[in-house]
Amino acid sequence: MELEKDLFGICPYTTAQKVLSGKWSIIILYHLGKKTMRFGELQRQLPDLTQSTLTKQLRTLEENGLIERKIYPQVPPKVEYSLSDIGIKFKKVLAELAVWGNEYIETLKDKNC
Amino acid sequence: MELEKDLFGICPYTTAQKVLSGKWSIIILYHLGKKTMRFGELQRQLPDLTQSTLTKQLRTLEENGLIERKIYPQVPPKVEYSLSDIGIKFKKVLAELAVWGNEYIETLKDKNC
DNA sequence: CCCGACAGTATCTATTTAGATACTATGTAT
DNA sequence: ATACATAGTATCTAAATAGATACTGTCGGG
Repeated sequence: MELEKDLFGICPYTTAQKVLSGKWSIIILYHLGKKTMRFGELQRQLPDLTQSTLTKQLRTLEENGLIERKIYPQVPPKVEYSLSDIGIKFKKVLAELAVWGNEYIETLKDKNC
Repeated sequence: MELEKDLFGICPYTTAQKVLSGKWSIIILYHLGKKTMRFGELQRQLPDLTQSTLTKQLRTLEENGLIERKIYPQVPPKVEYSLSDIGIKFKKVLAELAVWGNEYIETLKDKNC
């Protein structure tokens, strides 16, 4: 998950794979692509991961520059997550991924349902 | 990596994430998208993974229906790998991924080079 | 009779990633 | 004084993924 210098000038595919690896990155980006969300709201969209896992995934995405984290100095705390510029650009990939994902699901149905 | 039945009708994003997880899936699909290749040829394109790792990755992609494996009954053995129909459709995603990956690499350069 | 080419397999280990569970801080409302 | 809401952290364990290394089978050529 580390992005070292020797990555520069290197294959866009391997770069993308590194950034997207992990079990939740794509769906988190999808949700944040719809709108900026607070931590709790995002968690309610994703009931299958625990709080600590979600925190870790968000930190990784933030380290990789895909999302931004805005802390409001309040109590109880308020933290908003949103896509960064490069994260917003990723929405084009998400769109193709959605089309393809649905086609893929169709092929599964044909095979064994 | 298992694709169970309860996946049907489910989110295209999580489905896509499952299929793409792993360190090499995207780049393997990219290479096979250019042309059908034998095992050895593919391995020469990807000098950073060992033979056993490549075999495993290919098996997973095959199980998930993304690629096809054609065995020629010869000696020495000849096995050709190619994209399946749904694998060919994935090329649209790859195209967007390449655009985005390059943009991403640019943002990295801006930051710390 | 031995060697090399090709595409593997079989084990074992290491690394990476995810998850479970319990705990924290603080201002406001009761 | 106590409880609640929010967004965490800290540990520890489990599961998934990748990699290293050594071994296999068979035909043809030398």
